[in-house]
Amino acid sequence: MDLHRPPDGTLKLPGADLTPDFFRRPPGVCARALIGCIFRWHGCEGRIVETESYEEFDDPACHTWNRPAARNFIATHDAGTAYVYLNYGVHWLFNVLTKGPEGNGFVLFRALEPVAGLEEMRKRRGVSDEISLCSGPGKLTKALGIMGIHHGVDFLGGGPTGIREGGGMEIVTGGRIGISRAAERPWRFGAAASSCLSRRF
DNA sequence: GTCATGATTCAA
DNA sequence: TGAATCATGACA
Repeated sequence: MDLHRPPDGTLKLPGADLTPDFFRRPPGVCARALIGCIFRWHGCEGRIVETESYEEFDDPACHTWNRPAARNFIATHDAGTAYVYLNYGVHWLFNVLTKGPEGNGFVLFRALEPVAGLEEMRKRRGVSDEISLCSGPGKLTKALGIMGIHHGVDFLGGGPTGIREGGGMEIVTGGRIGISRAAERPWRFGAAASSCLSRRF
């Protein structure tokens, strides 16, 4: 299994922090480009290995399809803002707002490969296995301590939160998971070699 | 594989 | 008031 980091976990890849401009592109473009980037959140870091994109219009699986609040969120927030919500009354899911001239939408973070702060993640998750620490959209929010209070937060300002540019990983695509409408659209993106995916492609 | 879990949003 | 929901862990 290749976790794309040395065994001691100390590797710090060079790269600048993403800015809101990164998210002024369509959600599908952003979702693909985020694979391999490092998500940093208050002392914990993980490499993004799985995402899904949701389009503001003509996408029955997007919250904007039947939630006025989601449409209002897009209207009142800038690109790069965190869109966090509770799913099934149990799990927080973390999305990033994409907003630009070619269309708006969201990117759902579905899985990370733990890079730093693993002990903190283990404490919050209650499991020790590194592979399964962040191998799902609900797991990664629990591991990082992401909750409803982070909804609407601009987290790209540098400092304790942000996303460092990465890439260079072989990417695979597939249908979105866990939805009943428009699931066949190939808007799920993953790092082909990762062992931390929520499901195999 | 099945199943219990259980908050929020929104329409009726 | 109720239906729907971008999931997980436990158990068989």
